[in-house]
Amino acid sequence: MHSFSEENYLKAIYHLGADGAKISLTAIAEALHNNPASVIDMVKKLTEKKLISYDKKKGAKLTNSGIKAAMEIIRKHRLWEVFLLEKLGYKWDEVHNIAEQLEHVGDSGLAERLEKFLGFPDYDPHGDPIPKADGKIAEVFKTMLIEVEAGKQYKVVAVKDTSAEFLHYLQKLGIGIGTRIKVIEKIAFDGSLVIQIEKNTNTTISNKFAENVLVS
Amino acid sequence: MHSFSEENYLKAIYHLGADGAKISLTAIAEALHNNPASVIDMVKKLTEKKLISYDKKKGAKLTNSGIKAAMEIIRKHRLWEVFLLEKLGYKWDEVHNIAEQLEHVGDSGLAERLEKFLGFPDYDPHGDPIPKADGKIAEVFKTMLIEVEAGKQYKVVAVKDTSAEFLHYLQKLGIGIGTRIKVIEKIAFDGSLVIQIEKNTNTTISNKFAENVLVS
DNA sequence: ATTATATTTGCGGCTAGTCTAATTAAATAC
DNA sequence: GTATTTAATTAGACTAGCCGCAAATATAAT
Repeated sequence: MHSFSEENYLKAIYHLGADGAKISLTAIAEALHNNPASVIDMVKKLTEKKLISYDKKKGAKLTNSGIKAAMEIIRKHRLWEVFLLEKLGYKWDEVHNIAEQLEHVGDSGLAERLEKFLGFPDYDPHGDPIPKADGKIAEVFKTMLIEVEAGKQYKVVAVKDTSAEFLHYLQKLGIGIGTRIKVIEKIAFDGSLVIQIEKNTNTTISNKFAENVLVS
Repeated sequence: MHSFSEENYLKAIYHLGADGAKISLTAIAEALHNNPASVIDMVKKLTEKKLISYDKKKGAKLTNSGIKAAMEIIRKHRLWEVFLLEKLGYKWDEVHNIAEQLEHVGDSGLAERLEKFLGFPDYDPHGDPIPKADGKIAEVFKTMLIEVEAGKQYKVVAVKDTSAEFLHYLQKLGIGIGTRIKVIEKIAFDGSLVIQIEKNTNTTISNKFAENVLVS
């Protein structure tokens, strides 16, 4: 078993690597709200444990066993999120922080049982796919709302940011997983978008906001 | 919020104090499989936080806020045990270790929701009462099997030891919460008991075993 | 009362994980 | 190609939580 801290590093590295970019020490430090000097120690440790490889030029990269470990944590995290939302009645923006703690509890056996109890859900409440017991994770076709073409209607499939502030704002606007959104107009000046949510009146959103809403 | 370690100390002190005996540093050390020298540090810390009081002669004692904190942990522990057994299908002897980790997750809000989801259970799978949100805990009238008089029939209401070995053995003998037991004979020589479990043939159990089965 | 045993406590030291400050190396700008 | 900025790294220090040893203090036994 890996320590609480090790698991958080693995998870962070996994997420940072999602877009194929180089994973620098500073990127990891930022993701974990840590100091780069702290990160380097843990990177050394994880390298010794053969969970990641690290090269100053190429950055950090999960090894196969690192990926496997990260998947198990993410699997538990997302399953617990489903549990908290569906069974305990938590709101969308509340589940993340609690799942962050629950994800480190128990072993893969717990995930198996929880998954079965929840009826083998495929997605968590933020629209992210739940890795299966074998580590396989569904590829989701998704685009940032900022990048889609105007006029066509899309469906919200996930959100990028999972902060309470963002999720709260989404809720206020009436946007959730499955909500239909049409981009009416792109404002060239500052990149903001005028969008139509379901069949309601138009709303203007910032480009930062539009970068964190994923549609397909 | 208190640390993982602090919470374990509070829980241990609570349990040690159940029979009114003096709670010495060595007793705490033993309960937590720690060194007495480590215990004294934490005892100082908990005293500063006004969660316990400590006096060399009188031993350690939870303050009111210490009791409150301990209750919340025990409440979460026992609720999670019910969840693991009833919802995830874990066996009697498996729930304790996982609940030991889950008990430190989240806040009292989580306990409230979990309790509601589980239908406000009064007892955990080991027969121990689950503290309510206000910290009240049902007094259970229970006696060690070793102390009851022969000939009368009793019902198992709880177990003292929660080790996997003990629980496993219980299961093997067909003893669980609610099982009816009659003491047939007390062997003066070594304190073992001949008992009848439900309506089955007689079995002999050691006095150590009989000290850990609680009946009423 | 004196010895024997057990408990408490102080002290130094250890590991994991973090920090700040300073240094070195690499990337970018000019 | 040198200067400037940014990133990586080293060194030293800190906290939480634990340990072992040894001295001091209680408690129990004779």
